[in-house]
Amino acid sequence: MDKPLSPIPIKDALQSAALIDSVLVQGWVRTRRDSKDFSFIELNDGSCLRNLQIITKNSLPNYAAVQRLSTGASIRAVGTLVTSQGKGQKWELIAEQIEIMGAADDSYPLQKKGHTPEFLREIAHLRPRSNLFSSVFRVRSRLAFAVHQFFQERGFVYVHTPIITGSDCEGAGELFRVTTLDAKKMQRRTDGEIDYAKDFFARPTFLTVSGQLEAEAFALALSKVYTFGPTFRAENSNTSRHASEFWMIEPEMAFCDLSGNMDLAEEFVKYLIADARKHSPEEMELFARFVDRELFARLDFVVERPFQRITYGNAVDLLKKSGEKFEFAIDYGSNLQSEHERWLTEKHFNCPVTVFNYPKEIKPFYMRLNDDGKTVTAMDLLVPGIGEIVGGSQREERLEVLEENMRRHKMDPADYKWYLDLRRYGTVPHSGFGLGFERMLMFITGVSNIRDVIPFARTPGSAEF
RNA sequence: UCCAGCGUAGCUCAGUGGUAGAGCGGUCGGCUGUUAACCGAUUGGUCGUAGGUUCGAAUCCUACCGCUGGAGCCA
Repeated sequence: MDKPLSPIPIKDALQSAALIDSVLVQGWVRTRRDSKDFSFIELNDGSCLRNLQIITKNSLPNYAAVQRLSTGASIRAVGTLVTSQGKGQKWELIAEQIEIMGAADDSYPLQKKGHTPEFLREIAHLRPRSNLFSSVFRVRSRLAFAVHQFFQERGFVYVHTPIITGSDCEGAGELFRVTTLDAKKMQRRTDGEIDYAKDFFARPTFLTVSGQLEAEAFALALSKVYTFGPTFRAENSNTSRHASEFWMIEPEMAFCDLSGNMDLAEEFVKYLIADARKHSPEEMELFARFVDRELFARLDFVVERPFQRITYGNAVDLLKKSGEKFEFAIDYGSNLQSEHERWLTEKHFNCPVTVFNYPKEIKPFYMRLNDDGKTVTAMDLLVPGIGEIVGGSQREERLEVLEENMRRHKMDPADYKWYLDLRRYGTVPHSGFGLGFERMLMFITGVSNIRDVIPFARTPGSAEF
């Protein structure tokens, strides 16, 4: 008896070095064309962008059933991998046996013609079977790997910061509440407030909006750490760049100032772009052809050149002198508007720009106060087409200054004892930033809506699937 | 959440007050080592939903829902 064949990925079949006598592949039919005495099946198993062409001769016992195969059906095929007689592919499979596993009738929504991303988003369970989305999600996987590789190569320790958090202090932003209390019969205290002492954690809890504070604790022990995990924001943001659930990467480094922080962010962004170019060439080619024709020019430009660095104050001066007519006036002391950021990165410098040293009034309490007493060591990395992709800072390591910052932000230092302990015992200068994983993926693939780089996106009013 | 635009066949769209259309897809037939195949025929509709105006509404008005672009919040 012959041993049962083990299946090989279509990717391996297409990269075969030589003819293979007997091989098993399995996947989903992308399209089928009839010829006189046989039928061509294009089979895809998601292992790569390309399909394997299968020749099914009319001598096969189930040829009539094969001829009824349509886009979306799943099959297993056994045959000989041979050099293709046709143009367009090196290898093809001459089938000896086709096992039809699951048919797909003519209501299957994916056609071999191109579909808009908006339509495919409505069938999020089927869109990974399209060229665009299978490519996006292969690159997403590879990019996640590259994130770990980048930090592991540099001696960073991966820290799993909590997803359920008790602190709602991590900066502005609405949080998702985590509770096991029954909304219908919620116990209230005599003052009418909800009694969270009766809740699961005996206190109010939320889904995390950032792992930074916890990462700081670990950086002040393991020196260089990073987090990489899901993050939740309950903001009612309806834009192509915001999701309610997204993944964020947050490195945190002890003994590191803002300059070192900016260096790392720049190196990191360049590393990820270079990794995608190197390890996902077919997918990147698809994005450059069908998503964004300027993609390669922009990515290569970013990798090759140093990023611009400019203080907030100088950026404001530049904007004022630009002669550009902005909808919103540029004013020292207020946040840069999207149009201002876009002018800096897309028009003036035409490359990624790191803006740093912002007025303390518009930044969170944990950022380190500069010697001028007016600005803090914040930095935002802006990229063309996306806007802010990294936000970070050197953290305030001086206990008294940090406590003063908290009071200025109307926070009670007593509520943050553990965080202040980090300054009380062996404090050191330290820095870190947050990089939006999906925004990076958008920049690298050219895909312009964040919902299209997340397998099943959660946005306000939308949590189907 | 705010501003603007859009919502018509499975998909992409045309139709702007008077009988619901095209291309693609699907189906059937033909041809063919084809590859977004080709040729012919055919199929296909609660015009987003609910009200209203009108003799008559896909078309005009109102509300709601959804999508797109922009803004705010940010990653």
